[in-house]
Amino acid sequence: MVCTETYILSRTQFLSLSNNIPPKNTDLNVRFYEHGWLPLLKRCKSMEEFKQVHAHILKLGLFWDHFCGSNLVATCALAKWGSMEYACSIFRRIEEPSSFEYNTMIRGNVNCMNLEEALILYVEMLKKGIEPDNFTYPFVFKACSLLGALKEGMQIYSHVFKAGLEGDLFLQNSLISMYGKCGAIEHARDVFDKMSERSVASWSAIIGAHASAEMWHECLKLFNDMMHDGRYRPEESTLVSVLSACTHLGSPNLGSSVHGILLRNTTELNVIVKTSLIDMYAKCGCIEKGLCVFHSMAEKNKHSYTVMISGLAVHGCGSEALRIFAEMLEQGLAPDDVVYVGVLSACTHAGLVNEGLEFFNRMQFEHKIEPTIQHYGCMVDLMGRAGMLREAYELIKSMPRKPNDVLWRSLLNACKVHHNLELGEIAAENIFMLNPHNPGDYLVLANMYARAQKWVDMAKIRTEMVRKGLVQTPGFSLVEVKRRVYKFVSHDKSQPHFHSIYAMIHQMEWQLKFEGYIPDTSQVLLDVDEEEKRQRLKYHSQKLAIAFALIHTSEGSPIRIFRNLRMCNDCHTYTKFISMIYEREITVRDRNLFHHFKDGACSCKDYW
DNA sequence: TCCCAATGAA
Repeated sequence: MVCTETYILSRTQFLSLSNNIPPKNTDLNVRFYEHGWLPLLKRCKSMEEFKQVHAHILKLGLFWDHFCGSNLVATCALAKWGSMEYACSIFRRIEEPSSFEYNTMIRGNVNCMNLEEALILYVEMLKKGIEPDNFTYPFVFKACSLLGALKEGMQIYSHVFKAGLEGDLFLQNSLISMYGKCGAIEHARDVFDKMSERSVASWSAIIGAHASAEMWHECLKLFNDMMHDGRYRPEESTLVSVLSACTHLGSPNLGSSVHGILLRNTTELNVIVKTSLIDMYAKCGCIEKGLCVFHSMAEKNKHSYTVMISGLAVHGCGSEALRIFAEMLEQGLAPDDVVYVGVLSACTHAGLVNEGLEFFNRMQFEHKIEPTIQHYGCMVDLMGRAGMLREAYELIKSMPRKPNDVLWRSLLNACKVHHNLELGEIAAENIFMLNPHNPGDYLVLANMYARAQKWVDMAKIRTEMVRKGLVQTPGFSLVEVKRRVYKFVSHDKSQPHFHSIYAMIHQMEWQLKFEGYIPDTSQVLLDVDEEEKRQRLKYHSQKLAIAFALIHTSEGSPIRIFRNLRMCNDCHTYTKFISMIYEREITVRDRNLFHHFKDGACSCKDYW
């Protein structure tokens, strides 16, 4: 019971409430509402305050008012400070609970991730003969979607028809989300297509469904359809899915326009939206814009720090990433395994070897995080980069879990860079045992043999590739010029103005030679003479893309290139020279990191 | 007279 000396709500407030009794009206409903209990309940800011109000209500005998009980349950179950246990104890004292109380309890349980409990309550409802209504199903479907319980969800959908609620807009929207989350995209699509009436939420749900299915182009298409319809104003949740599509498609221009739509449609962007923006900018190569959004955030959480740190990591900004990690710790946010992947890879890409080794220890012993296979991968990269190949090999062997092919591939790559054929062979053998279908691995090994002039071994590997029917994935480079994306493959002559591009290449080469560039033919695996090898190198897709961009963009503007494969040594050196000669910043996104070429140097410090 | 749907990281 309430103790009059310690209550939190003002004394006069309580006195005035107590003075209002007995009520003028004997009707209980009027009594509960007339005396201002509802606003008082809504004003509760903590469990303490709530318990006091609850105590007063009990003392005054108001609890038996039907609406009083349901409002108590609703407040306690749904407030941030609430308690499901306490709400349940109140709920169980209501003699004849209606669908309203059940809905509230189901919703509360879904919010605290007691998903089975939510479904049990739904079943209990059915057993007691209380009819679920249009409010019940959205919560129940949400529980199913969080459980990934597609079958159960579909079964429950059949109840909807019995209740004649299949036309309800909210219900259909939740159904789309459930299908989306459970990976039943065609079902989601089917519901969406058959809707007689839609809201923004319907669009958000269907766009989100395609985002979780990683159908990025479809996401953008749907968003476009929605905007063209003209009746809907996009919401933050809609745009988060669209941003995700921009991120995965690597389109900073699209992403920026979504940013613009956000700013035009909402006053203050929430944490989730801002986090998605940072991630989008970082992954699209615009790390400065990502930092800008990050610094503009009043409220940051674990996710925000994680995307910022791993964003900086792939851009080779290691020390900046570590500074932000320190800030995260200062804020009292506990680091988890994901943020440590970012921290360790930041150390790797910036060549901060000692720091990386130290963080690997701190993670385990100070923050008690078991290293996952990703962490080991970062460490192998880190040691490999520093030339500590033996140590990396020992680390892999000492792992408590079975190493995967990705890990061995890191070692193989390190061996390639440091020309250690002996360990390279071991790494390759392990890769071939775990995954014999990746042509790139065979090529790296063949390359290493070629470099060591072991032609017989090289030929063996090539034969092996042919025998397995493995063909090298064709490499391509994408470059965006005047809002259009152009794709180049090696020796490409499909562009309408390819003559001017080839002429540009000749001009560039003349200047490159003047500056001291020597073509590195060591990675050309053809049995041809040196001159032929040089000819092969000359028209690699990245070089064509750079030439094209140099012709068609204004002087001094940055060039952004995306490629599907790692670049060869020669393209790397070549691009460094070009960035100096033409005074351009060139950003190339590789399979796993960004290379920022500027003034003749690359942010990866020549390790990739 | 109270309760609906959606969103972020390796």
